[in-house]
Amino acid sequence: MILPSDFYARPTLEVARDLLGKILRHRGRGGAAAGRIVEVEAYIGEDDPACHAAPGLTPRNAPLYGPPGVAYVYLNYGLHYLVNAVTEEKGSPAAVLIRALEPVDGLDLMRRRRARAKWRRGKPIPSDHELCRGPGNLTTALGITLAHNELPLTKPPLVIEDAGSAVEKIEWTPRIGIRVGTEQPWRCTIAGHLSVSGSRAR
DNA sequence: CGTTCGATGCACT
DNA sequence: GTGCATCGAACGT
Repeated sequence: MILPSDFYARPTLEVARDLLGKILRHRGRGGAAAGRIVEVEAYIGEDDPACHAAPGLTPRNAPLYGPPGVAYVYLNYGLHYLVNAVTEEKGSPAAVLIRALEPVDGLDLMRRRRARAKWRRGKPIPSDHELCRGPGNLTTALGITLAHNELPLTKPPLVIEDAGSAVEKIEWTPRIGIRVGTEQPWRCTIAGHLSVSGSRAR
């Protein structure tokens, strides 16, 4: 079942927690690929210094101010696309960054896309649990680009589904990869999952 | 183990 | 011109 837009029209920390265990699915050229969400981060409002809404409304961050249940995709470091789900009501800028997935469908397609990525051409193909480990890696594996910015997550080609998957143990920690706003424990993970990013044994 | 750093595009000041 | 919500290799302990 595809999550309705109501799901996203709630406090961002609740949406973040409830997104764990859900399925992010993309049907595009070359086929379908999907993964189970195991790591997310919340970015909440203009008062959150790490949120893209911190400078106020700009053309780039406009999707954050729009209706909930929409994808906010942007290019980071000139290399990686990052995908967020917009939350809360229209006019209240907040979103959940999807940071890692456990691959579920389309593993071959994911391997091909990861191998094709220009910054790692000629490198070994990642193992299964590394295919969607990290926010830049998962968009590469699913084929998500700037073209998906502002698309509703409630209808194909890009959707989030409830597969009835139970989540083992949820853990809240500070957000990573940012230089401000690290005091908030707004990173939510399935504790110990192999596909969660950050330092850990491979 | 840990830290550093290059590749790369674009929004923003 | 500066600074990123990154990745992964290359180095130092």
